Amino acid sequence: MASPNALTSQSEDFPRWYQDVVAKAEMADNGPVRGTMVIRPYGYALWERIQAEMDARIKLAGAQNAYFPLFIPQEYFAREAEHVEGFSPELAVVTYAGGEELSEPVVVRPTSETVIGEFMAKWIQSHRDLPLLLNQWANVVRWELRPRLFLRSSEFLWQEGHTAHVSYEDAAAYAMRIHLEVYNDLLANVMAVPAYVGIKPPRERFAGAINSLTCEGMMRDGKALQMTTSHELGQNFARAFNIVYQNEAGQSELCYTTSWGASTRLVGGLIMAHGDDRGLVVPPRMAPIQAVIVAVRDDAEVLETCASLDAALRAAGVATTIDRGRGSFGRRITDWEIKGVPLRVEVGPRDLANGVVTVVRRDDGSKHTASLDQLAPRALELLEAMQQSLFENARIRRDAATADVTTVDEAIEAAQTGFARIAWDRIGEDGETRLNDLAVSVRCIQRADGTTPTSPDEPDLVAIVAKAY
RNA sequence: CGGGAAGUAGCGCAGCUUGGUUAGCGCGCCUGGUUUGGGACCAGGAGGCCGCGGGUUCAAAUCCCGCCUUCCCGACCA
Repeated sequence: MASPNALTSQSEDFPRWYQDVVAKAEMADNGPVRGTMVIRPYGYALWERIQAEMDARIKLAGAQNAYFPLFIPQEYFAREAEHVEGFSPELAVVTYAGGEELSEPVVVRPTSETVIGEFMAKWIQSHRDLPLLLNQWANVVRWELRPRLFLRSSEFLWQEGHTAHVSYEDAAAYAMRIHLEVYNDLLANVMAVPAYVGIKPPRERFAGAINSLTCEGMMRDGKALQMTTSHELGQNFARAFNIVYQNEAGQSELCYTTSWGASTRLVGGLIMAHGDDRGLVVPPRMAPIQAVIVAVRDDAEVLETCASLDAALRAAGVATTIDRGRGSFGRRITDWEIKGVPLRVEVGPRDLANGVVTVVRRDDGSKHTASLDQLAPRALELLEAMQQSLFENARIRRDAATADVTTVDEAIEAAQTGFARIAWDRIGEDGETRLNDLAVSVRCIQRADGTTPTSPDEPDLVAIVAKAY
């Protein structure tokens, strides 16, 4: 009775499994130019859910959306030394346009600190103009040598926030607020990803930042994925772009700026954080389709019941779709499982004879019976239970795959299958180099209680060490 | 960008070593019928610049050169 596998199993070949899921769940295709990505409707719907949840949180944090140009004068990048050094290897530069060689080449934005800095300088005059809290939804280009759908593409979609503040403390507090209230909240409560939160070790910082905050998720193969980053830029960009304000005493002062971003990589993280051998598993709060109503047979009475159940679920706020009974039952539900739809409501003659339907949870395969008039409340319960359970199980997996160790060698050993937690001061520059030589890195540094420190120099910090995507 | 592997129908592959009819197979797709509670079956059918460009040859999917793309492993990154 066992059906042939639709997908390569995770244990057999995890990268292959990932590609199979992306293709068979109809999420994305490779574009014609190396490293580019075509996002298909189902993949884009997942991104739109992330956007909607993220945008609401960003606005709650007080930032406003704006839009800056795709093309940036190359000269802007030269103004901040570390920034230009960090980004030049992956820049796409337009040198020829309008039928002729350009006198000054323009860069296709890999990130927008520079243009936005230029305009912040123009818009900010007084301390009364601060803080200036901006965000933009945009595409960016970073020429990638080793692309992978969603995880690393030469063009990707993201949001990038850019803010300016009167003081270091204000800027640092805002970066922390975004890190926790926007990013980690979205990861935990919507995407059901229990991230390790913390700061990047100095060598992993964003080019031009004085401190980078990160949320690191654990994928089901035990590797880490940096899911979001928030940067304290100090006065580096304010100095390069002359972002100054007059304080209450009438003196000119440099602003402190921040930037923070999250990209379509999150869709890849979602796939790898929850997916199983049957395909994607989408947390209910993330799901473009939360319940699929499957007509076991293509027959009038069944279809009529499907339509009324669909109406009832929609009225209760559940996103639904109906699978009319064409094609074999097994094939149809396999396809819905690959797409990770949280609930499957099976409607067949046997159910109708008893006045019930069968509801199946995607995450654990458990089957439940609901009477026809109680489906909506039952579905809401099951969706909520699944949401909680996905987070809880991911947390258990993460904790089980995180080893407490005391030496760099043990950390390297643990990183072969999962994460290692080790005192930050036990690593040192040489230790970090040894890790890096073996494709292992310090993913983040946190306090002993798991909270995010303000600097890598705080005492008694611990490092989370792993291999990463 | 360095090392390895591979590009033949939408997907997965055979054919290439030893050049020679009309380039095959499975899945998927289309039509009709029977089906439908875990990837259904029968019959009929459509679909190919054999990755691209050049070369060798009477003749190239097959041999040679260049390029592009994909996958794996490294260095870089959201």
